[in-house]
Amino acid sequence: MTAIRGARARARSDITAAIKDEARRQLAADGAAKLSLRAVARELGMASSALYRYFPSRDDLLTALILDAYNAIGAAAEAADPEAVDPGAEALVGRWTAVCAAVRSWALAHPHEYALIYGSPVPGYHAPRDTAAPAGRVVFALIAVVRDAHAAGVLQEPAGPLPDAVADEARALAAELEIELPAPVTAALVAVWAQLFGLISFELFGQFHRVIEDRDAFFAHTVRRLAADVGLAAR
Amino acid sequence: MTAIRGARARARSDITAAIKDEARRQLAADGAAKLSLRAVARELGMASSALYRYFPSRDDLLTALILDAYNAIGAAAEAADPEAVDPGAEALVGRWTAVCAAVRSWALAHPHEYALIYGSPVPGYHAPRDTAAPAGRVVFALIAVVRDAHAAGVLQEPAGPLPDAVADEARALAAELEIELPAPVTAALVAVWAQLFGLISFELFGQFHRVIEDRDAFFAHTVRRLAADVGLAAR
DNA sequence: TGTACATCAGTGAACGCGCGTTCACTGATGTAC
DNA sequence: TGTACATCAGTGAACGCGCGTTCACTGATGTAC
Repeated sequence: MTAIRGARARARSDITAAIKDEARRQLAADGAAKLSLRAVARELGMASSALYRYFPSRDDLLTALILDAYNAIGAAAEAADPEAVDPGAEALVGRWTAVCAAVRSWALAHPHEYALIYGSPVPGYHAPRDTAAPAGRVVFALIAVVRDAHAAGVLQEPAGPLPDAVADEARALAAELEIELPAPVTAALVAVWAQLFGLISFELFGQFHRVIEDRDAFFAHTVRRLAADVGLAAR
Repeated sequence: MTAIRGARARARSDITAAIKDEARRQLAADGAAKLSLRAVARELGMASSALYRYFPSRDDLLTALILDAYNAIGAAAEAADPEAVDPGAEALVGRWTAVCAAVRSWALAHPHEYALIYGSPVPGYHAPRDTAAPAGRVVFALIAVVRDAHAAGVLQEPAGPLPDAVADEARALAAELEIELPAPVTAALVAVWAQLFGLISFELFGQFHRVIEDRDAFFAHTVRRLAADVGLAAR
C-alpha cells in the first residue's frame, strides 16, 4: 500500500523535478521574463495543460525556481565553510574568503538563476512571504564566521563613530536574529553583505567589462578587505 | 527656410521625446520586459506603425532609454558635487557623500530606469558599444573627488598588501582613464564603486526588507565608511 | 511669386506568432469492502 | 482475492489576448526652378 502510494508520489516528484529542470534550462537560455509554460511542456513532450497538475500557474513555477535558487546558493555558501577549524585570525579570514568565493562561483555558474534572486524583480511577479529563510542562508554563513571570531576573541571591532540610529538598528537586528555581536560589527556585516553582492552583480551584469580583466584576483583581494571591514583582520 | 526646416525638425524631436516619455511611464509601471511599442503608440493616440518613423525597432527604443538613464543618473551625480570647495579632508568627505546620496536618490525616484541599467540585463537585448561614456559619468564623479583629494595631498593611501595582479590592473586602468592615482587607491575605488551600487540595489530590490528600516541613516553611515576605504578620511 | 516635384509623417490592414489558462474528456492507477 | 468506485495524470481543442514588424497608401509639408 504505502509502496504503491509511494510509487505514484515518486512519479509525481520525478516529473515535478523534470519540469523545474527544463524550466531552469530555459531560464539559462532566455531569462526569467521569457520563461513559458508552453515551451517547457513542449520540450518535455507533454500537453501544456498537463503542467497545471504540478503548478497552478506560471508564477508558482517561478516561485519554486526562486526558492531552489536561494537554497542552492545558500548550500554552496555553507558547504564552502569548514566551520570547525582552529580559531586563529588567519584561519577565520580563510573561512570568510572561502564562503565569498563559493557564492561568486555559484553566481558565475548560474547567472540567470542569480539574476532571478539578486537582479531586478521580475515584472508582475510578487514573491511570497516564506522566502526569508532560504534567502537568509548566505548571510548566515557569513555571520557564522564573524560570530566564531567574536567567540574566539579575535574580532577587531570596527573603529570610528557609529550614529545612534544605525546602532539602534544594528542592536534590533542582532536581537531578532539572536546573534550576539557588537553593534558596529552588525552594521558592518549588513553593509559588507550588500557590497559582496554588488561586486558579484557588477561582474555578472557586465559593468566590469573593459574595466577589470583579472576578476579572480580582484575579487579575492576585495573580499579580503571586506573581511577587514567586518573586523576579521587588521587593516 | 531654416525656420521652416527647423519646424519640421522640432516637431520630430518633440514627438521623439513624447515617445520616450510615454515609454518611461510604462517602464515605471511594468518594467522593461513588458515595454511594448503598441502600448506606447496606443497611449499616444497614433498607429503603432508610426513609431517606426522614430525608432527602427523596439530594441532601439530601449537603447535610447538606457542611454537617457545613464545620462540622467550621471547628471544627478555631477550636479551634487560642488567641486570648487576648500580642499580640507572633511569637505572632501562631504562632496563624496553628496555624490553618493544623489545617486541613491535618483535610483529611488526612478527604480525601473535604475533596474534597466544596473539590474539584470534585459533578455534578448544586447547593448550597443557606445554606452561606455554615459555609463562612466557616475564613476567619474566619484573619481573627481578622490583625485582632488590626492591633488590636495590629503588622501590617505589605503594600507595593507596589494597583490601584484591587482596592482597591475589598477595601473592599467588609471592609465587608460588618464587619472593619476596610486594603485591601491584605484583598486579601492573600483571596489567601492561596485559596493555603492550593491547597497543601492539591495535597498531597491527588496533585500533590506525587514532587515534595515532607517535606510537613510544606514546609507549615510556606510557611505562614510566607503569614503574611508578609498582614503578620503581616516578610519 | 507660383508651380511641379520630392520628402516625410502617419494610417490601417494584415501576417504570423506565442502566450496563460480553462474545460470536458479518457484511461490508468490506487482504495475500500 | 475480486470487484465497484474514486482519484488522478494527461490530452487536445479552444478562448482571448497582445505582440513586433511590414506594406501599400494618403496627404501634408518642404524644396527647386
